[in-house]
Amino acid sequence: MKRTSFARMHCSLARGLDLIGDWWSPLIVRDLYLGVVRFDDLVEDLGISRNLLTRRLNALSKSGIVERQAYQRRPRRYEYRLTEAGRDLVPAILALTAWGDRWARPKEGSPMLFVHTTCGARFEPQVTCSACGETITADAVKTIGGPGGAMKTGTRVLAQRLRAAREA
Amino acid sequence: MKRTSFARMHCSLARGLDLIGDWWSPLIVRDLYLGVVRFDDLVEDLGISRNLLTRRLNALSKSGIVERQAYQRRPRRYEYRLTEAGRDLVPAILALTAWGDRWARPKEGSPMLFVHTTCGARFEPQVTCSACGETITADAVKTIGGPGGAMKTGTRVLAQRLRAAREA
DNA sequence: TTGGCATAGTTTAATGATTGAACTTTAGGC
DNA sequence: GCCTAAAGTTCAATCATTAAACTATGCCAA
Repeated sequence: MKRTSFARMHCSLARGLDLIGDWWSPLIVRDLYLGVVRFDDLVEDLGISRNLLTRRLNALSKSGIVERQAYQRRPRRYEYRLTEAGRDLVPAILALTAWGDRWARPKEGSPMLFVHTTCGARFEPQVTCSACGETITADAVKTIGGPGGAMKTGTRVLAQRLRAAREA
Repeated sequence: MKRTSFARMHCSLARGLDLIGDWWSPLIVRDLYLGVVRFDDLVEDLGISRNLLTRRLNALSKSGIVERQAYQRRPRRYEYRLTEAGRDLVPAILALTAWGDRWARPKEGSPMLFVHTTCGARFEPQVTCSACGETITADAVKTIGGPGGAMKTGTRVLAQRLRAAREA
C-alpha cells in the first residue's frame, strides 16, 4: 500500500509534514540553507543515494520549497536554492535543531553554534509568543478549533474535543 | 537495505530527526500533547495502522520522548504521556505548525488556533534570538562549527566549510 | 580525434518499511 | 456462557530506500 498522505488532513502540522516530513528532506533543506547547493555536494555531504536525492529535490521543488537554477551553460549545470517558503522554514528547523542539541547532543559537544548577525551574539533559537514575547512552554498553550477544523481522518477525535472545548 | 540512521551524524538536527523524523511520529506527539493518549483513540484519530502505531510508540518510548503509564488495573490498560523531553519538543512542533499554516493552510482557514494562557492572547509561535529577543530570519543567522563538529557522513562537506568560516 | 574528467543525473535488483485486515488477550457486565 | 472494550500481534501484499553501476553532456589536453 502507498504511504498515507497527510496532505488532506485538516491540521497545519500534518500538511506541513506532508511537504517536508519524509526522511532526508529536512537535512536537504539544512544543507541548501548552509550553502551545500549542488547535487554531488549533497550526495557527498549527506551520504544519500543519488536516485533518492533526485526524488526529494523534485518533490521539494513541486512543493515550492526549493527551486532549480542553472549556474552555468555549456555544459548546463544546476544548483538548488531555497524559495521564500523554504527560507521561512529555516527558523522552525533551527528550533528543532536546538531541541536535538538539548536532548541528543554528541558527547563531544554541540556540532554547530549560531550567531545572530543582527545583534552579534551567539544564541539559541527559542519559540516565543507573538503577543507577549515570552518563551512558549507546552503547558502554557491552549488550543482551540479554527475555521478550517474538521472531523476527518487525521483529526477525527481531536476536532471533536476542540469543538467541545470551544463551546465550554 | 536498512534505512540510513541519522543517530551518529555530528549534527543536532540529524540526531533529533533520528528520534522523531519518521512518518507519523510528530503527529503522534501532537496528539499526545493535545490529550489523545490512548492506543485506540490514536488509531481512530490518525488513521495509522495498529502495528505501526505500536512500533512508533515503542521507539518514542525508547528515545525518552514518551512513557507508557497504566491508567487502570483489571484489566490492565495503558496510556501514553509525553516525558520532559517530549514536552520540550512541543514548542518546536508548534513552530513547524505555524509554518504549515502559512504555506499549506486549507482553503477553509486555519484548523487550529493557539492561546497563550500566560498572557491570555491568541498568538502565533515565533522563533526568536535568545540574546536580543528579535524574530529570527534565515538570512540573519551565521553558523559556526562547535566543539562536536566532525567531517563524517552527514556533515562531510559542511564541517569543512564551517571550519573554514571559523578560521577566516 | 581520441580519451579523460567533471557534473548531474537514471536504471536496476535487493531489502526494509508501511498498510489493512484478521486475529489474540484480558477481564467486566448481561 | 456470550458479548463488549481496550490494547495490542500476526500476516501477506505493496511501496520506499539503498547501493552500485550506468548514461549524458560537453570541456580540455595529447
